[in-house]
Amino acid sequence: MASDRLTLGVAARLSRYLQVLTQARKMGKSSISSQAISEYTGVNPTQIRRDLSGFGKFGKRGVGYDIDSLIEQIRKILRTSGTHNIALFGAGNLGQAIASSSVFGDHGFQISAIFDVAPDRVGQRIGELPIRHYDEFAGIAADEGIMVGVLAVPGDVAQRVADDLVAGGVKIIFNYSDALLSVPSDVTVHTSSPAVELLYALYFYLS
Amino acid sequence: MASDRLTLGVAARLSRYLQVLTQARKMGKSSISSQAISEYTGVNPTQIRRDLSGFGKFGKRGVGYDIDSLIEQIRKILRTSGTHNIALFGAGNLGQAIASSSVFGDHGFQISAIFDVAPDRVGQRIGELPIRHYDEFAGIAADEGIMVGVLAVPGDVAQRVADDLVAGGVKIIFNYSDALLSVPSDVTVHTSSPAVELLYALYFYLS
DNA sequence: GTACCTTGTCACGACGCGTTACAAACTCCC
DNA sequence: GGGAGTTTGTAACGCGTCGTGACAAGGTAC
Repeated sequence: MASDRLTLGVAARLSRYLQVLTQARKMGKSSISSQAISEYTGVNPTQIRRDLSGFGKFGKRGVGYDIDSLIEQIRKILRTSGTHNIALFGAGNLGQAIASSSVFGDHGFQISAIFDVAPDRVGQRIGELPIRHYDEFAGIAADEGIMVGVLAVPGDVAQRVADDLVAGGVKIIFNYSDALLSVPSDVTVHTSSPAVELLYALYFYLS
Repeated sequence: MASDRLTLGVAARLSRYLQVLTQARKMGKSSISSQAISEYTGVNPTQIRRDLSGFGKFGKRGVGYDIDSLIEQIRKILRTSGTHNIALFGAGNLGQAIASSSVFGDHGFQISAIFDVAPDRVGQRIGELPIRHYDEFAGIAADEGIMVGVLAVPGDVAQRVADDLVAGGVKIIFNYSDALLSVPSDVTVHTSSPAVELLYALYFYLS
């Protein structure tokens, strides 16, 4: 068994394939070729086949890959099959957009709780889920075993919330705020920054 | 003059540094060391210095880099100094969150127009900017020279909007929807997919 | 002035990735 | 049934990028 850690590059690409596959599935396709994946990801088709064939023979020659089963296989390889509970902090415009979209749900992340502090938001519902008061988090954290927290709060309180998440046992923080977060080394922070991705794209367009 | 194209890796890292620098500046810092940048980006400090020293001597030994001037330098290297106009499509929760935040503004992207189709949104304002009817875009596109379009629309209309953007001369599409977009090869699509980034982070946490 | 920090820079080595090439399996159409 | 066209699986080669270790030079702080 290859229980070795995947290379950074391989894991990144597999995740990328997963994104395209999930989108393709949503659009009703059932099969896809390495060539097609390449067009949407920019990754070399040979590289794609090499990445996949390292773990088994998932494709059919002359046809391509079955999307459903490939998604399942990749999630197995990434050891992220099944459902993961995540908690959402902040129920403003961004929080509501996240909670009512399916971006996380499509990939096995279930939002299990939403927190905010504004009195006019607490108690309301987004879909099925009630918005709870932030103070309740400390008491719940230990029980629910929430490993992932999504921060959709203003930048000036982000660090304080992050500290609370760390205290509550959260290991991965997805940061939508514009604050730099300091956390212990066993906690991972991923900061969303669309503008930087745009700069990157713009550079290559201008070249 | 090194008017050569930057390597993918270098451009990616420079963008990443820019993100951290911008955040650090917001938090009142004025100087930062390669060691500190490394902690926030995961990039090797030597690599960071090598990346930067390839374009000039921006730092002060014993001190670090001046944040303001380094931001300016990197933006020069990426040839993305100055302000770029972008158009936002969709003024739902997500669109409003984007328009009222400073994520794009901090990096020189100015939202110059917001479009939607819902009668109860068109005519309202987000900050200073009025929400215009989507039908107006076709007439404006040519004049304003909008190169970047941000899609915050439902997935089922994303492709149609993308087609209109392409027809209007947009070269870079930032896609927040969950649709796979087909565009001509001279147009770049960047799709946001936080869930996939989360899967990636989760994999390395579980290892 | 001395101890300490940080940049700038070089050399070496590992390895990841693009490229090319080709056999094998599968589909489609005649 | 057979042949043309597709697509996967896989091997070999070579370039390029990145991590590592090392160290001098410039700057700060006490």
